[in-house]
Amino acid sequence: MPGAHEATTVPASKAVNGNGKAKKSKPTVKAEADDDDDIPLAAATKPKRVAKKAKIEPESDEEVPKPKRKAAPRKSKVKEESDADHDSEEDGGPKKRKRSTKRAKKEESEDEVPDVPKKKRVKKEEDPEKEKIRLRKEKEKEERERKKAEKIKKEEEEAAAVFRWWEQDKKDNSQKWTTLEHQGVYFPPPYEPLPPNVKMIYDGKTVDLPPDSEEVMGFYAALLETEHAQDETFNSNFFADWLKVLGTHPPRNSIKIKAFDKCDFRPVFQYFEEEKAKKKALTTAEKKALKEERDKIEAPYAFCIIDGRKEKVGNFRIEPPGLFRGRGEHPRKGALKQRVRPEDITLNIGKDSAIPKPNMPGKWKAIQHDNTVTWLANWIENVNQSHKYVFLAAGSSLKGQSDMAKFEKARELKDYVDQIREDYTVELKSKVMAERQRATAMYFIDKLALRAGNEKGEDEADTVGCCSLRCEHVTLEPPNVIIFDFLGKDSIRYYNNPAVEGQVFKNVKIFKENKDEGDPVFDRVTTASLNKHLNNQMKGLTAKVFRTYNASITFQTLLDEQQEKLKNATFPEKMAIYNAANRQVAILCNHQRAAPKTHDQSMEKMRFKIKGLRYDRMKLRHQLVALDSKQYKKRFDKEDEEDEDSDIDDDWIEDYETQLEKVELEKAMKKFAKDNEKRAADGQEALPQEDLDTKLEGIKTHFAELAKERGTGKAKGRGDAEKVMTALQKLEEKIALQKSNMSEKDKGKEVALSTSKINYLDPRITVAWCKANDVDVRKMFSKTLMTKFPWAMEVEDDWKF
DNA sequence: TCTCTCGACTCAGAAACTTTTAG
DNA sequence: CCTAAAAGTTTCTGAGTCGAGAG
Repeated sequence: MPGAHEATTVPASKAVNGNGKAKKSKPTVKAEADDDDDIPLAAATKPKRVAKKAKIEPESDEEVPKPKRKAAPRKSKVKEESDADHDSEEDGGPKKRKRSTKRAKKEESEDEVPDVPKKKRVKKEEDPEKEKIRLRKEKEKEERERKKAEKIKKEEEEAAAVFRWWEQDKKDNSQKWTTLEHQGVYFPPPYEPLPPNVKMIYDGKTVDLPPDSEEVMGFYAALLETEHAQDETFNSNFFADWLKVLGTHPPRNSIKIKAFDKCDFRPVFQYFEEEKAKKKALTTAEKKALKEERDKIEAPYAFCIIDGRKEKVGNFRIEPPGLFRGRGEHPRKGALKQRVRPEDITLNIGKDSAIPKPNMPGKWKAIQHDNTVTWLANWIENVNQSHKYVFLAAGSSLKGQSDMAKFEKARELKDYVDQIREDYTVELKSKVMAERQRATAMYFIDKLALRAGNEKGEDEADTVGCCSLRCEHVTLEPPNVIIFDFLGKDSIRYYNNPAVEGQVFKNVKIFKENKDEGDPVFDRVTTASLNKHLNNQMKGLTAKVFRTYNASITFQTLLDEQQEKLKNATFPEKMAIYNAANRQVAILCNHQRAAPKTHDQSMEKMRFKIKGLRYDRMKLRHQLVALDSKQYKKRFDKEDEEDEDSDIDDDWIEDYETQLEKVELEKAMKKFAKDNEKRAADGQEALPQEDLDTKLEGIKTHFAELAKERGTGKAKGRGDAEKVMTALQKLEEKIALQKSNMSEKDKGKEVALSTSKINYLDPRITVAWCKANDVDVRKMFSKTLMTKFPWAMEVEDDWKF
C-alpha cells in the first residue's frame, strides 16, 4: 500500500521536493490566475513562525466567541424556586452537598415505604361490582406511582453515590489507578445443539451435523433473511470458513458439502423464528423472572473496585461467536468469528487482588498489573486481529474524566481558533506544496468538520477522511463550489457541495492536476504530520478536537440565537428548538441513520390525518359562510383557501365521508354490544334494539346532510359565528402544528441525533440551557446520559461553552 | 529523521429491548 | 381498557483517531 501510494504521487511530489523551485510543476494556467501565488517563500513562512510563538503565550484575547460568563442574565428567580420543590436534591446547594446528600438519602429511603397503604376504606354504597373495579384501579394506579417514585429515588441515590472526582484537583494522568479488583469477564454459555428434528438440507438430503459445524451453520441460517445473505462476499467468506470447520467436523451421515448453492438453511431459520416467537409470547412476569435470574448471575461481573470505589464495568460480556458483520464493502465480512476462551484473554488487575476464575473451563492467557491503562481484560479477535477490550462503563470516573478533558480541550481551542484560521488562510497560498495542502486540509476539517482520515489497509473497507481523500471524491464546480462525495467512517456516504474560498478552490484544482481519479488529493499530508502541526499551534490539539469544538460551539450558538423564542414557549416548543439545534449539529457531523422502516407509511398516515383536519376546517368555513358571510369574507381569502385545499374535491369528500360514516356506525354498534355485555354481567336487562337503531339512524341522517351540502360551499351552522370562529382558530393551530411536526419528522428521518448528543455536545450546554429555561434535564437526557454526565449537572444557568 | 506498526482509547449505526402512545 | 405499533433507550461490536516506540 504505502509503496503504491508513493508511486502514484509523482507530479506534486516533484514540485515540492524541488523546494526552491517548487513552482515548477504548478504553473502555467494557474500562475496567471492567481497573482498572490508569488509571495516569496521566506515571506510566506516567516510570519507564520512568529504567529506560532505568539499563540503559545495565550495573550491573544481577541477571539470572537466572547459571550462568556456574564453574558446571559439570570433567569427569573421565581421560576427557579417554584419548581425546585420536587427535587429537593438539587437545591441542596453546592456547599453542603457532599456530606448532606449521602445522609439525607438514607433517611429518605427508609421512611418512604410506610406511607403506601392508606387507601383501603372507601364508601361501600353504590354498586359493589363497580366499586371493586374502581378500587382495584386505584390501587394499581397507586402502585404505579409508588414504583415510579421509588425508581426516581433510587436513581437519585445512585447519583449521590458517585465519586465526585470533578471536585478534586487532578494530577498526573499517566497513572490511571492504584488498586483494581474485578471478576474478569463473563463468557457466554456453550453451544446447545439443535433438537434432532431440525436439520439443514443439502441437495435435497437432510444433513446430520455434529455440534461444531452445526453451530457455524446456525450462525448463517439465522441471517437468512437479512441483507447479509444476499451479499456475495459475505456468503463466500462464510462458506469458506464453514468448510474448514466441516473438514474437522464432517456430517455424521457422510454427506459431502461442496456447493453453497445446494445448501438449504430454511428449516433451521424457521426453527429460530419459532423460538423467537415463543420467547416473545412469554408473559411480562416470566420475562422479568428470566431477566432477574440473568442479572443475578452477571452481577459480580458488572462492577469492579477501583481505588476502593465500586464502579460499573462496561462490556464485561464476552462477544459470542458468530459471523463477522463488517460495514460496507469489508473484504472479510461473513468470516467466522471464533468463540473466545480464557486462553485468549489477558486480565489487567491490581497486584494484590484475587485472580478471578473464568466461568468456563480453561486458564487465562496472562495476568498483568499495568496501572497506566484503563482496561480490565483484552483479547485479539481472530478475523482482523484487532484488539478488543473490557473497559469501565461510560458513567465511571475514569471515562468521565477523559470525557470532561475532551470538552475542556475543545473549549481551549476557542482561544486559539482565530489565530489558527488566520495562519492557515495565509498558508493556503504557501509556496511549499506540503504547507499549502496542509492548510487546505485544515480548512476542510475546520469548516466541514471532516474526520482526519488515516490510511487504511487492503483488508478493510475502502473509506476515507480528509487526508485520505482521493481525486474521485472531490469535484470542482466553478466558480467556487466543491462537491464532496465519498464514503466515510462506517461506509456512510458524505455528500456536500459547499461554496469555498477562492483560494481553496484554486488549490484543490492544483492538487488534482495531473493525477488520476484514484490518487490522493493531499499527497503531501498525513494525519500524523497534520496533527504534529496542530500540536504546535496549541498543545494537545488534533484534528478531532475541531469536530468537538465545532459541534459544541454550533450548538451553543444556535441555542443562544433562539433565546427570544424561548421566553414564553411551552415545553414541546422548547423541545423542538433544542432538537432543531441538535439536528443541525448532527447534519454538520454527518451522523446518519437508516430511515425507520415505517417512515413512509407513517408519513402517509400523517398526511391523511392532516387532510382530514383540513376537511374539518373546510366544513367550519362553510358553516361560517352560512352563518355570517360578511365575517367570512373579511377573514378569509377565497383564493388562498381553495388553493390549499384543491386536493379536497367532491370525489374525495364523498369517499372520506363514506369512510367516516362507516367508522361511526361500527363504533356505535360496538359500543352498544359492549354496553349490553356489561349489563348482562351485572345482571341487568339488555338495552332495547331500537336504542341502537335510533342512534344509527341519527348518524345516517347526519351524513346524508353532509352529502347534500357537498359542493354548495355552505354548511349547516352549529352555534353562532363567534363560536365557529373560535373553533376555526383552534383548528388552524392544530393544522399548523401537525404540518410542522410532519415536516420535522421528514427532515429528520435520516439524521441520527444520538451520536452528537453522546459524543460531541458538551453536556454542560444542555444543563445550563435547561436551568435557564426551566426544563427538567431528564427530559433531554436519558438515564444513561444522566449517569454519563454527572460532572456536568451542577453548572450555573449562564454557563457557556 | 522518518515511517510503520501496535496498542488503547473514542466514536459509530444497527439491533435488541423497553416504554409510551394510538387506536 | 387493552393491544399493537411506534418511539425511545440500551446494548453490541465494528471503525475510527492518535500517541508511542521500533526499525
